[in-house]
Amino acid sequence: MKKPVPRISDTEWEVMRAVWSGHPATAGEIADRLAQSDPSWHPKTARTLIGRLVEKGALAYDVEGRSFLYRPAVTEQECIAAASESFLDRVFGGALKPMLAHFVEHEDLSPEEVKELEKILARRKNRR
Amino acid sequence: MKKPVPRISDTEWEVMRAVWSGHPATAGEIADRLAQSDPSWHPKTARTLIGRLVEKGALAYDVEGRSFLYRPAVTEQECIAAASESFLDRVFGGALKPMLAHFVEHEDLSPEEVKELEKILARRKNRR
DNA sequence: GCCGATCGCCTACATCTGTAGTCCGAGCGG
DNA sequence: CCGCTCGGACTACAGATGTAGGCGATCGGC
Repeated sequence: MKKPVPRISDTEWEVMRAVWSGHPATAGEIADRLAQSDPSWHPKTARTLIGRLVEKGALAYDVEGRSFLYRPAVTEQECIAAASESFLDRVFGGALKPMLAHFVEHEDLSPEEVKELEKILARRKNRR
Repeated sequence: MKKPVPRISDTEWEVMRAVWSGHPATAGEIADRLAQSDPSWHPKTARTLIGRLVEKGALAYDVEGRSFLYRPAVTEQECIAAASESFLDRVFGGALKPMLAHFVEHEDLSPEEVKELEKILARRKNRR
């Protein structure tokens, strides 16, 4: 019974993150959050996206009185896992290590972050 | 004069990887490589994609006699960097460490790979 | 109680994507 | 020589995406 996480497009991700960041939320609240992080968000656009996400089964809502309270229908973890999978396949042909190596080599990591990652790696070694 | 790497879609990535894996190459060769890794690739589809990639400026070609020899017009590194950036922003809101942590936690890494990553991290520490 | 601000629902529409098919000119096998 | 084949150019077409606008019911004020 694995619900296949629906495919979430770029802009839809922004909406999802707005919802995950605090729910339930009305469409207006969601639109406000989006506009806050990027003023070019038009409320109408937000609503359309919300509608599509509901259709796709990524969002659900409860009717409270006469307003709609939206909430995620899939967890952020599930979506992250799915998107990561697809990114990994697409860009690195599924090869995990080169991907991690790329990020470690080319992006900015503070020394503390490096240390934390080492810890995570160490934990992982023990686990197995 | 940074050429902005054109946006490469999912299937287009497969084509690009086929080209990066050995060029210059004729459309036929590219199609063959694709079909080899996934038999459901139709040659016509490959050609269409190649055409689009040329339009987008991701591929270029030289006319040799009467056949076309295609080659990448953008490097794999550039594309990887662009795609990674966008993935990172989209899914993790730009936060690198959580992203790396996610992959290390949830995906399969052989002990050897873990070791290599530790080495990369260590190198990185020294570098700075 | 009427008026404008909201809100959800439906509609619009240009692009981009995925997946091929058609057409035509140029060699290739007979 | 001649039809068959292969490659490139153009065409097709449905579904996803980004970005909104219009319509009708409602609710909060005045």
